[in-house]
Amino acid sequence: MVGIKDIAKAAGVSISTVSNVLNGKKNVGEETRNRILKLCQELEYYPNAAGRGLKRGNSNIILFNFSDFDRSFYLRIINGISDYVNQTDFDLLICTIKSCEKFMRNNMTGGCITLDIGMENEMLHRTARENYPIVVLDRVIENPYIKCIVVNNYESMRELVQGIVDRGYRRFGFIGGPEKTDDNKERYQAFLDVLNENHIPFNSKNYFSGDYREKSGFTAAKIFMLGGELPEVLVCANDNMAIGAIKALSENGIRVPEDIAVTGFDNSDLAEAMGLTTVDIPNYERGYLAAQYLIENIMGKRNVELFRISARVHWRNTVLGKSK
Amino acid sequence: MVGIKDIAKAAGVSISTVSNVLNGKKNVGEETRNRILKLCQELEYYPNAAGRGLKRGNSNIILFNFSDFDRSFYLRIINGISDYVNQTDFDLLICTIKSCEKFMRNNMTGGCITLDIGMENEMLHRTARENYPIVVLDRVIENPYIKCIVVNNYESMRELVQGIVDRGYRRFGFIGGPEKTDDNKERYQAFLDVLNENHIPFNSKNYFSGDYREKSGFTAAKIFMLGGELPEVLVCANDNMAIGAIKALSENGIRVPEDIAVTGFDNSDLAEAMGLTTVDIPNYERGYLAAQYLIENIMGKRNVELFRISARVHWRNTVLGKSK
DNA sequence: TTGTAAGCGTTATCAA
DNA sequence: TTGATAACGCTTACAA
Repeated sequence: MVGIKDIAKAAGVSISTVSNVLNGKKNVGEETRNRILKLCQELEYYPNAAGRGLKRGNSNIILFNFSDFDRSFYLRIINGISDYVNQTDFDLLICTIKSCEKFMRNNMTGGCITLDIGMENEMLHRTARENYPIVVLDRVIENPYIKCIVVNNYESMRELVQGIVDRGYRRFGFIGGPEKTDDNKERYQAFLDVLNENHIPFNSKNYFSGDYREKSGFTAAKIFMLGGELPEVLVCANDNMAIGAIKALSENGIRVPEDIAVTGFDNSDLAEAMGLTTVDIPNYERGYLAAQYLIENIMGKRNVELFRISARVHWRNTVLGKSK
Repeated sequence: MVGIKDIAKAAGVSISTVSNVLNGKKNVGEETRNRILKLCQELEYYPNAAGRGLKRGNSNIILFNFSDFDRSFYLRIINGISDYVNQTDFDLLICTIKSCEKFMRNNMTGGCITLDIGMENEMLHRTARENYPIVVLDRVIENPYIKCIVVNNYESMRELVQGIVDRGYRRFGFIGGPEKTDDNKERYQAFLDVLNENHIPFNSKNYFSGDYREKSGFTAAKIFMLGGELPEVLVCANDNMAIGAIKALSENGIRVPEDIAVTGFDNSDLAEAMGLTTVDIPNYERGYLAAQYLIENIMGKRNVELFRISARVHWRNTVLGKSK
């Protein structure tokens, strides 16, 4: 491996001169600078991250953490993060929950964006600090170094459910996500509130608790089918579960939307392809925003005000129209 | 930030003793070891990666590089990689092409898996070295430190095209991927060879060169439609383009498969949902394998033999059956 | 404009 | 069983 020493030797200067060139200091002669730069290219010199990081004590790498490989919207979020990062001189690194704490604490990165059910609030509180800001998606957490970006789950689920009510549906089933997550809580609460306001009864036996994976939606639908009378509509806390439910229903000859309506949440690629009525979360945009806020906070701006992103209902054909 | 010094001070020992404990050396008294370990927990000590990396000169982090956020199969590959890595004491870090070379060269990682069109062969040759093995997916490249894992594109595309011929189709169109990629070359060559063996003429005006994105399949189909007589079947070098093509066709009232058949390659989530005939690439498995080979090579095994993974055709309903 | 030298947090060698 | 110390590659005062 070629190091700063090799460059210095080849250029016939001291290592500090090389270092000054590499760090854009202006106290180096024009000719010397060019000679050194050229040598770095030729010898393929890349500064050792450890040496540099050790000395500088900071890093311009940001971390994105996620661990759910079932949901394609993570790619869109990464796309947004990546596009923003590429406009700056920061680098992006992505990790899973297994190593996230290590990478947050060992000074390799300067801040983190996280969207991971496995990430404990307590760990975030422990880790966020003056020079390690964090951006959290889909969760609200009070901390002077943590910026939260959430989707207006409540409002958009209200809009969806009210729309379903307006279309004449009365007997509802709900397939929820992991109960501890804020987004699931908000979606479910909105669902309950709208039914309540419309004086539509909801029997909690029509609530099924899933885990946002397709399989749990599949199971939920199976169970609903065992339970005798099916609801008229299955409101699902995300698209994956809605798709699982549709598969289970169609395996049993139950047609969507003729026999039962189904809705999702996310607007995944699959939802679009299948014509699922759902709520569109602007994933690219929130990735982009998250990266922007994180980097600004790393640079010293201290902005941790809660940010709410609007999602919008997409009516497609898994719910019958007003004509019902 | 709490460092080894703080632990040493708190425990009333020297930093070398703490270091010995952290590195599992057995030359430390039982009582001292426990006391130190307990303190590390209590004080939330995490070894500084820079200091450690600087001294050790190696790393047990592996890197995965990709930059295409349009294709969900990357998540499955990551899933496979992650699952293997989690069984070891290595960590996984993911980066895009922008920073990949930096992370490969600055000693932060111990090896890399890459699946990125933007990654130049020349860069791989420059970077792979004795203590920096690389695993490359979807590309064959001769280098003593690079292991290649490829899909049997040629054989599986042959099987697909022969099957289409057997079903009675004669007038073919082909929507290709980026021309410089090996996988696209192989898929196209298989296509040509099978037609040739069956004495079926192929006019190169029925070849369209895309970029593996949905939009280019969409454009391709539009162009085919402008060209007057449509082929009987559109063989696409991947699913995304096939789906784009289907969208363009159906926008123009052309039905699949009644008016034209379409096939893809990848077996993406969408392909499954839409019933697209395609070739299933075992993505999870090749991610898992890639991680395994990489880590073995980092540990000193020098295995760079070309590995071919079998893909299988999934006949679904975008091609008419034998009855045609 | 350039060079010398201290120090970042850790590990490894050697002495106690 | 433990501790002092050099070294890893780099940046940054400060000296020349």
